[in-house]
Amino acid sequence: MPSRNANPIEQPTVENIDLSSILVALSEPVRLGIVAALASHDGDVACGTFDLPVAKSTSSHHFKVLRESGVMHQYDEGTRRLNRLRRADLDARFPGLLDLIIAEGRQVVVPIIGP
Amino acid sequence: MPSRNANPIEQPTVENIDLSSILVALSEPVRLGIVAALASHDGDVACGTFDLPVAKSTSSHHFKVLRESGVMHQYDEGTRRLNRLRRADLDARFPGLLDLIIAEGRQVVVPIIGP
DNA sequence: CCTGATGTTCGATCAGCGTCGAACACGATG
DNA sequence: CATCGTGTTCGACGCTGATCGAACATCAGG
Repeated sequence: MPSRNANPIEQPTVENIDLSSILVALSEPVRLGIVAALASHDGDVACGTFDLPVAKSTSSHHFKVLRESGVMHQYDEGTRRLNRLRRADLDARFPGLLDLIIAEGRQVVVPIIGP
Repeated sequence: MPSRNANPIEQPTVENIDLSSILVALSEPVRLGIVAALASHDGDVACGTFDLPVAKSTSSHHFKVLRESGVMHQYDEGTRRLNRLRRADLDARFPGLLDLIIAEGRQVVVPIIGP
C-alpha cells in the first residue's frame, strides 16, 4: 500500500547520490533486472507490473533499495506505486553508467506484464 | 606466497568479463579503495604495499575477487605479487566505467606505502 | 641452510542481506 | 460498508560473504 502520510517516500537529492550505494544496489541480480526492464520500457511502470521471481515483500524491499540509492524515483498513483528511472540525474552524476547497465542488464530477462 | 605451479592465477579473458561480477567486486568498500588507489598510482603495485584495514588473509581474498572479476591483472615477481589495472580491457568492454570508479573512489582513502 | 618477507589456504566465526509468510494500510469499486 | 487490488511492514530464517588466526609455501639474502 502506498502509505501516504505514514512512510514518506525518501530518496536522495542529485548531489547526494553516491556511487557506492549505486553499485551495491545494482550488484543484486533481481534489482539489475528491474532497472534494465524499466529502462527498455516507455513510461513509468508499477511495481506489480514486473514479473519477478520473488515474493511480494521481497520485491518491495528491492524497490526500496533502488529508490533510496537514487536509481529510481517513485510516486503513488491511486493504489499503485509507479517507478521512473532517474536518467537525467544519473547521467549528470555518473555519465555513461546507466547506458552500461542497460546494455548489459538486458541479459537478465525481467518480463513486464501488460502496458 | 605467489604459488607458481600450485595455483595458477586465473582471470577472465576480455570478452568473458561480465558487468555483474564487476559490480559485485566493486560494491565492497575495501576493494573499491584498492582499485582507486591503484588507479591513481603509476606502475604496478604489490599486494602488501596497500595499507588496508584488514588482515592479510582478508586482503588476499579481496585481491582474488578483483582478479577473477577481471578488474585487475596479477603476476608474480620474486616473492611479491604485483597488481595492474586492466584499463584497456575495461575501457573496451565498459567504456567510462573505470573513470567513474576512479573519480568517485578517491573518497575511500587507501594509502600506498612506499614506491 | 636458516631466516625473514610476502602471500595463499584452511577452518571457524559473525553479521548482513535476501527471502518468505502473515498482518496491516490505503485506494478503488461495487 | 464490504470487498478486492496493490504495496508496505514485521518478525524469522538461511546462506553467503567478510573477517580473523594459524599454518603453509615460495623466494631472497645472509
